[in-house]
Amino acid sequence: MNGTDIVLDKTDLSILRLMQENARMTNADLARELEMAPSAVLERVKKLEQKQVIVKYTTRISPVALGQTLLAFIAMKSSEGMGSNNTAKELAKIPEVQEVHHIAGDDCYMVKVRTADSASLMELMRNKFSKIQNITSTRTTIVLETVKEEQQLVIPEK
Amino acid sequence: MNGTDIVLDKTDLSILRLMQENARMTNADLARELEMAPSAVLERVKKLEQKQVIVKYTTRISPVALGQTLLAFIAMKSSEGMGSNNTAKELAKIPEVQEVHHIAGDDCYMVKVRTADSASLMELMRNKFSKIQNITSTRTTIVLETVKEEQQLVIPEK
DNA sequence: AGATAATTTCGAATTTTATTCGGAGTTGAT
DNA sequence: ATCAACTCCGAATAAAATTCGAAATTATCT
Repeated sequence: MNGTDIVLDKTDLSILRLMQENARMTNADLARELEMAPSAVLERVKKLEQKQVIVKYTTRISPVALGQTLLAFIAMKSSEGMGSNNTAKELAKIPEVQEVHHIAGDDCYMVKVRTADSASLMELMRNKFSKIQNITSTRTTIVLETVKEEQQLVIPEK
Repeated sequence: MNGTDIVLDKTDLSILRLMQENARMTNADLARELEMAPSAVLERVKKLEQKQVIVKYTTRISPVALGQTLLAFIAMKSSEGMGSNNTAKELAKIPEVQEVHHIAGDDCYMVKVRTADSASLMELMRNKFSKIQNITSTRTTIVLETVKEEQQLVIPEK
């Protein structure tokens, strides 16, 4: 048992389940749902934030409404030694890069990028990726249609 | 110009930028930030919700805190004809499946899955994926380390 | 088990925010 | 310039957030 262990009881999980579904749910509504006093619920929420169980409250915005219609996955090989992830950190700094994963197997990184169109993707690759050391190859896969895209966790009952 | 076109002005974009960063920001704080009356801001937010520019308010929860430490990408081939995406829809129904994209190239789908561990992934594949018609092959890539994972959009100034 | 400590919950009081709506002000099209 | 549509404001009211002392519950130690 290490000291950073986090214990979540049934009530915490219910809070997380409700908040994951609607981050703007009022504390009062939460309390009603859980049949608890608002003050008690508030305290739990604050603790979940402090413990970093709750990472962030975010608004999902329609990419289409903002004209960001191109999504791509880029499998990348890097020549940097294992153990270092500077390449990944550099990639992570680029706002259009939504995800950077170090993956098992041949390709070192799986990168997810969202831009306005293929032209802006090209521009991004030319202006940003090209500046990053150690990238030896990239294989870009364009998304034609997204059927599901969320990161809702499966929260156990208990 | 089709009727479903959405016009977003500078103020809307500011609202989206602030709300994307913190979905629980109060309307009062939003109004202060934008130097507008709360009532005016509220009206804009409601409209952004109605127009589906704002898709959802969600809470990002630490997967580690919930013991969901395995992330994998699965490239899948399907024998279903183009134009149909029933396979994708079936995949989308599975809660552990966070993303389903129809991609260009050889593999038909790119699927992102999050589970507790490799055992639960195996279980998922045996119990759920195997029931879905038309999946002819899968190639699973395990994520060793996630350096960045978000879906914050790049919101233009104007 | 019993005592003690730590944590959690409650409830009431206060501050802050959300929401409503009539009317003024703007913008844009004709 | 006129009209319509939209946006904003401000004040009033309803609702929610926050605080905090005390009670209740739970965990720990002997």
